[in-house]
Amino acid sequence: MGIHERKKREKVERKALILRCTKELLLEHGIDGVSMQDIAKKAELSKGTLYLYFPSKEDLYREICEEAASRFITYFYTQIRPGLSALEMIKLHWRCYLDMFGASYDMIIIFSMKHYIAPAFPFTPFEENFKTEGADSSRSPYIFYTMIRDMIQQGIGEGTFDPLVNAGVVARTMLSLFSYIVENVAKMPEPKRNAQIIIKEVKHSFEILLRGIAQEGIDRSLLLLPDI
Amino acid sequence: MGIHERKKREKVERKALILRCTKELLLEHGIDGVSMQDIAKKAELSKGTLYLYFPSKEDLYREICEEAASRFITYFYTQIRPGLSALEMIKLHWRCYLDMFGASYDMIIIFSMKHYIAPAFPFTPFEENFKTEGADSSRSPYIFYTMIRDMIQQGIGEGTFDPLVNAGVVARTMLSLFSYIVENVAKMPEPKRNAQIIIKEVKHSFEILLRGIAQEGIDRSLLLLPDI
Amino acid sequence: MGIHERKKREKVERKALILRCTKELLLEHGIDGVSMQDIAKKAELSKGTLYLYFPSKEDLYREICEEAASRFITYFYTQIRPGLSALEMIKLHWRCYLDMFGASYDMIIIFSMKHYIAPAFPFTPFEENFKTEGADSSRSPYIFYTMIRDMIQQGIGEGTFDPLVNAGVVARTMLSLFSYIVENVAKMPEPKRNAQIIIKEVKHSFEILLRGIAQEGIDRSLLLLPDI
Amino acid sequence: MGIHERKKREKVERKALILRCTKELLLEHGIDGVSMQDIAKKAELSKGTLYLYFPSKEDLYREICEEAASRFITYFYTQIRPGLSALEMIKLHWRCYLDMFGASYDMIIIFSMKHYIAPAFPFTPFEENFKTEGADSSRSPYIFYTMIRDMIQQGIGEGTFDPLVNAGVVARTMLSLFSYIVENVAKMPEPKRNAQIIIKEVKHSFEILLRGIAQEGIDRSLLLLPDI
DNA sequence: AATGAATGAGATTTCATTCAT
DNA sequence: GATGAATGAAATCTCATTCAT
Repeated sequence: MGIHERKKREKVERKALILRCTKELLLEHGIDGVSMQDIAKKAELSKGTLYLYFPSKEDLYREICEEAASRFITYFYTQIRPGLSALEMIKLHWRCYLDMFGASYDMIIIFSMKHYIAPAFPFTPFEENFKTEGADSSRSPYIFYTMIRDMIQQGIGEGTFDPLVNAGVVARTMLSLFSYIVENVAKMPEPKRNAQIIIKEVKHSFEILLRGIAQEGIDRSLLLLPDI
Repeated sequence: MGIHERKKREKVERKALILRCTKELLLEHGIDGVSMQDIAKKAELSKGTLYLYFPSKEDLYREICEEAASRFITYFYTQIRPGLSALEMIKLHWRCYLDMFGASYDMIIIFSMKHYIAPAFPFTPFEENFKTEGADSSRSPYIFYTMIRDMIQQGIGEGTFDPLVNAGVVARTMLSLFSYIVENVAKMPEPKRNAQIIIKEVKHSFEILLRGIAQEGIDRSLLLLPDI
Repeated sequence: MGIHERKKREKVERKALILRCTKELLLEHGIDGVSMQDIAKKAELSKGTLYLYFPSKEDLYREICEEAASRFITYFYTQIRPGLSALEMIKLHWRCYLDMFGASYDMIIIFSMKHYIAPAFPFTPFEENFKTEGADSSRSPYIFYTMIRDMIQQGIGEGTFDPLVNAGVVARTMLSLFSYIVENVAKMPEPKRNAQIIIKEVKHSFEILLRGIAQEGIDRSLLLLPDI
Repeated sequence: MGIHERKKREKVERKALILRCTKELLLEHGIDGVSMQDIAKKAELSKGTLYLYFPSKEDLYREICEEAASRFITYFYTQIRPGLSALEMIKLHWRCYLDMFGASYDMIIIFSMKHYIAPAFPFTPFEENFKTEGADSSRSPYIFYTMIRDMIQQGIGEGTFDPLVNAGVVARTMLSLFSYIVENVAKMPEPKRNAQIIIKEVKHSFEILLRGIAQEGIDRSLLLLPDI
């Protein structure tokens, strides 16, 4: 029935509207500067309506994270071609970051709110914890984490990375570093945020990490990340 | 005058009590989960009394940071001996972290509240910003930053570190990484925190960074940090 | 749409309820003796609800003043007939005071809170000040003032009042006197207030003022104000 | 005994110190802007000590009024010479105001705080009330009031003032007017207070009052008050 | 006599959440 | 399904007054 379809579609659209408005407000005012009232106003809805779509503020925030993260992951997977080396995949990963970081501030959102949602991450160094903690292994943070960890592991296998490094530690280090930087960015007053500088800084940091885990004797010029 | 002395001492003790209780609550509930009421209750004082010792909540928090940070800095400076190489100083620095991290959770506090106090740090990549931003160059975060940056710079001069790396970026990377980890630790529910694991993880991360900035050809075993 | 109408009406009524309760409390306890809690309690609402209707206590108070003052001004303007002499207008003005003073204690409210809102009045003896001070010339105190001043000025033109008197000073004197009296009344414990006596006293004072500014030779019996 | 004398003298001096400091603070910050803490600090005493000299803040304030008022009254009585006409006495009274208003801001204090202490004054139009109300007839407000009332009454007897006016009403009118003006002055931020303008305004108002109560046919130039 | 640390009630304001319509 | 009025708990901070020393 058409009417049923339309209702369903409207519901999805309205949910997307709320998410979109919330993200904009979060970017503008930071995580502690946004109230349900603000969101309702921006979305031109009533506060009550928000609760029809999200059981609580926390859930609304969580969903923003999930949605943004899964969009990134999807994007990354569409870019992957079989037969890529670990190094190539890492560079591709970085390129995807750049694309999405340029296209939207979603990355900032994801990471700046992670604390809110999964405060203990990444310091549950044993993968098993994720599950026992009630953290769903299909949840984005875990996917991010395993994605990176597996690339590092692959690189070790290919002889690019030092077999003495622990892929889990490296993945957590990269995520920590990245998280921290975007969090700080998210907290900067908007006019000060300068994507160029931020990206350059992160790139520099990541290159240091790559050199730090590279097998001795690898040509260092191979470890440079692509520019924007 | 015994009586005067005692009063003075009691005042100092009471201030210390408030600081101690606040730190414990911060560690337990995180920076947004502690109210003046909570602090008063824990210290078995009235809310009004807190305001006798600290003009505002912000000042109370600031004092906790300053005090803990300056304690670390002082400690570090007492350990320095003239003629140490950059690498030796970095290892010493790490050893001091370990000492204080083992002795108390102050390090966690310092960094978990840094945001509260210097939110834009470390993403003001040019040192000049610190001053123009109204950030006092004598304030602890700046001292931490310059301390590390100068050690890296010295290491470049000594041929230990790659002259192509930017000492400022490295210092910011190390602080970011460390900040992030302790922030996350601070947010963990207390029973889960496991100092052993945390330290091992940070150590591993830092060693990766050190390898990443080392001059090619340096003996990698020299870049290992001391264990606890 | 009945339902929409009713909601709207209820909202207006609730706002009126809050204003009414606040006025009663102000009359009972004076401007410094009323808290938002008191108002909420009297209106049988929660504190939070008050803030749905008024953004701050100050705004609530301001609205009370504006509303009462503009009611008086409107009333006065409906009573004016073209061609009235200055003396007739002054008597009409007085009659309007009596009407409203008998009908409610609003007049008391207006003046007893004037300080809160325009503290420097009437001691900015030059009209220009009103504007430079940020005082909106459309705000009630200014309208009150100019209304009286212009009547006096008209009376000078008509030969009723002494051309040597400064209409501005006279207007300020009358307002000062009236203000002071109602302020004092507002501060009296309620059972003591005796409208009859107050009005008689003010009337007497105003008649003295009128005689004081009358042109010499005017028949003094013309300067008597109407009784209640 | 000398020691007893000294103690007594010190006590009086300390009390005077507290009163002096309080007055200065009141003039600077207004009646709602001064706390016991402020007073203690300014007097370089402890808060507890204030309570040794005054049972409550209210009493401290009351005493300031009494003291200032009685100083004025004393001064006025020293200036009176026998045989003065009512008009001469009124002019002398005004001159005394000018003297004290120039010499100190005590007048402001007296009147700006009167409300605090004797809120019903002057609207207890029957003299008897003063006594029945528990208001001590020797208390300054009453003396001020009777002083003026008696001068007016004398003037009526001398044929200067209109026998139809009620001396009590006139006295209350004058006090009301004066009170109101100084109250407003007291509330002005200090830099704006301009004694010259204030005095000119009050003088103008009082002259209107004098003309308003003068017997018809009196030479109006006799009713002008002396300039500063 | 003097201190000043401590109190505790009370002020204004915010905001996530609920629920009758 | 949508509304938005209402709630009530909680936050920070102030200040007159008390009382052990």
